[in-house]
Amino acid sequence: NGQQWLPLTLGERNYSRFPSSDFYSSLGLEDVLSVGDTSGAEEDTDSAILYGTLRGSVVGLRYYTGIVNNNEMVALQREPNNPYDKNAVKVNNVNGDQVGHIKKELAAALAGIMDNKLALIEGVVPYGAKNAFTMPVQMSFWGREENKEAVLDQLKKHGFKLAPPLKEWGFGSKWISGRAGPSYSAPVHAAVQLTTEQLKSEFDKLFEDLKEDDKSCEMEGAEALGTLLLPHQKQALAWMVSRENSNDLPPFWEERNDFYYNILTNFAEKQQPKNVLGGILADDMGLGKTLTTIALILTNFQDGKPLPVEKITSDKCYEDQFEQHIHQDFHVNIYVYYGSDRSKDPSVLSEQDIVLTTYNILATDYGVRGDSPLHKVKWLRIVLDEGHTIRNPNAQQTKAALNLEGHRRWILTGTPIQNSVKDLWALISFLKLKPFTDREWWQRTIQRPVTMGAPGGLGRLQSLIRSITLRRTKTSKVKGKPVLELPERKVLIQYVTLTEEERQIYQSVKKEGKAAISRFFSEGTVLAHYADVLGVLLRLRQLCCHPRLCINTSSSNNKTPEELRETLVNKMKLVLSSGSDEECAVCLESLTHPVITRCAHVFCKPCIFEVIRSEQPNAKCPLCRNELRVEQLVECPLEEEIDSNNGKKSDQEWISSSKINALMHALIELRRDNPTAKCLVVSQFTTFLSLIENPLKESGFAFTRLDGSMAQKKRVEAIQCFQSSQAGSPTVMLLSLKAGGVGLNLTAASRVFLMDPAWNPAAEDQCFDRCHRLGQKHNVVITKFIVKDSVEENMLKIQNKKRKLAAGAFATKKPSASEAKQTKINEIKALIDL
DNA sequence: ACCGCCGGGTGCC
DNA sequence: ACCGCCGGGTGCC
Repeated sequence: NGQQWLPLTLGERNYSRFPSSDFYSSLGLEDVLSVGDTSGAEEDTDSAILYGTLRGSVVGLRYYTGIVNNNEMVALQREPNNPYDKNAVKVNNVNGDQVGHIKKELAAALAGIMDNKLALIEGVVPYGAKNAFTMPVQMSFWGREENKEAVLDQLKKHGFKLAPPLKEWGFGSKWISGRAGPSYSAPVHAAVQLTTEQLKSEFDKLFEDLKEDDKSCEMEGAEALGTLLLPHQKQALAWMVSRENSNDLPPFWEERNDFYYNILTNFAEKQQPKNVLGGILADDMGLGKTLTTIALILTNFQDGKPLPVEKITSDKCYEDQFEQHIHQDFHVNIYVYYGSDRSKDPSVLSEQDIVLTTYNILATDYGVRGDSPLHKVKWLRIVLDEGHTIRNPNAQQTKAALNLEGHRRWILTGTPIQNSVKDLWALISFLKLKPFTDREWWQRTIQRPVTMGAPGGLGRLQSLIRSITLRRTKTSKVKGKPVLELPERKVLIQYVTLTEEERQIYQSVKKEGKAAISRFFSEGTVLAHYADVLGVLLRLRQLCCHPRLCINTSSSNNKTPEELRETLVNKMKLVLSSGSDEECAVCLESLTHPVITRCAHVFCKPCIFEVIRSEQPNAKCPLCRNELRVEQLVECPLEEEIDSNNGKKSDQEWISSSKINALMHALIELRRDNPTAKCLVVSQFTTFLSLIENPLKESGFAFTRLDGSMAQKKRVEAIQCFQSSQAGSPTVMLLSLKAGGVGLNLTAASRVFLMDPAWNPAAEDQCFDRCHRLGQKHNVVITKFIVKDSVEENMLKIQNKKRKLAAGAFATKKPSASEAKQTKINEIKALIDL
């Protein structure tokens, strides 16, 4: 359509390259040994205390353009390469413009403190407005308790001494102008920290009482949408459109006699700061965020006008909207970008109305070389679907998303705050909301005041969130009526008893595994052998499903390099093909380009390279502290190979298993009672799904299949086919647990058979929500098959513990390394009955 | 006077 | 900078 600007939509959705398992992440391994901290720069600022304050001077003002108001916050930045003084410390204003330097005698004292990260030094300029050559700066020193002495010593060596903390000091702007002058009278304990419970309940209030305010207007979607919106979706649309077209000031800015003031930092500028022409749509899963966003794109495409296209056929389908529409005949240009095509002229992307891609493609494309076509286009609109996945600011994905260019920026997420205020920063930063894009200002103006319980801290956070976020839960009401009225959902546990023969195999493998694991325990090397432990547990889980799933992996003694390599590749395949979302323990995101270490731990290639680079020459595995060498890393073979290796070994005669029998019994009974009822048969093991195909055929079930290895076209076909209500359409879908991402809509199903429990209960819940969501007409019954007296039963127990933990764990501090380790060890013990 | 004092030149790191 | 510091000019009362 010759549009110059385009929306870009990002999401995990159905493109996830690697089907996955939650091994490490679900066991919480990422918390162990402080992994994920490769940069070393991610100071744990939440536990910082205020050492004291010091008055100093900023000099050289006349050489720089940056200006500062009274009581304005400034940033201190080391400048080790300054040709005149290696101790130089720059002073920048909130905008990042240099204001001057710290006077050299003081800089000499600060340099060591800053370089060794002994303390965070924050400045406020009490009288900044009219200074021509120098200005005073009040500095606060923050750091961990154990560094306090070192900092005081270092200062003393240079003849400086900290004054006791001033009340309100750390939060900057509260400093009253007028000649109050610092009062040194009242040393303050770092303000009282809120308890977890307090913090949680305060956060919950964030989204409460969204009264009938501006967020309750409704707006019809453009005709091209071809689908009617529900009332709450019309509200969301109206809100989104008004945000995109608004000329309001961003939160915390005021206009004061021809200047725009930021009331948190006291920064002022002549030019009106840009508001975010976007925000966070944080509705609960299943309320139709994606549909609403499509409506936004079509209705408010550019310059407040709809996209000039012909009507889109309506099929009342709330999910996979983008994908489904791709295959329909209408005139929105949608392009699915699969990445890696560097030669591609960005103009190919520019010619589209909508480009769809995934975080992994975005990150890989961006990470390898800086010339991804995605980053050469100025986008009209950027939408991050499942936007909470960018919460780790160090991850490639986050950086790649942040650096996309485009003014209207949206985040769609059902869980805007997963753990703590910290999570929010990545989101806010993506939105490019001034001045929070810079971590320091977020930290000083929002995060610290909140976590330290400063008066007004939560209020700030609330007004920030409210001004950029719309959130409704499933129980929210629109005009007195619940937003969603979902049919009932029941979860049944169906215990399965193994046959004598199956039990024998199970017990022998268990005995062997248990012996190995207890040896690891007595040697204290459980974590070093983590891959082996997981291997044992995996084999047991597989044996609960079907004896044939259990591939024999010989134990690893005295191998040739070739054999070793093969073993590693097999292990990695094991991990990657076991059906869920493996995460990299460094970036805590989905694996971008998996490689396996000699010690059999799997990471993103760029992540582990960075670890090795930064820890040279003696890099250690973040998970087990074994030696790491680049040349020993083994890359993952392509996904196709994984699957073909895994799936088609069925020359052998087919045999059933207790679990398959139980499933078939239930399916046949269900068909007898209700021949048109549709169901999902879910497993983490795609090989298991393949084995189930056999009896389905024999018993005359029409079925379809969806797993992570399928090409995009085939997936869409499978979904459409299953969702169809035509006579003869499949009544069973074989589904791999994590196939498809949260957007997947399988509301045709009203029964779910979960063949094997997942480590992470959230993964199961997400899977259930694929049919128990908007559009579901029937009550949903979920059956979990659990083998009696097995690792599966133990997994259930751990799941329950995790559920309880998750319910009360909001905003808790990460457990310490040793606590996490202990939890993990206990879990392993519980799983294998030790 | 190898001082003090004066007043002009000058100025971040 | 209406400062401090530098270094040249200068020198009883």
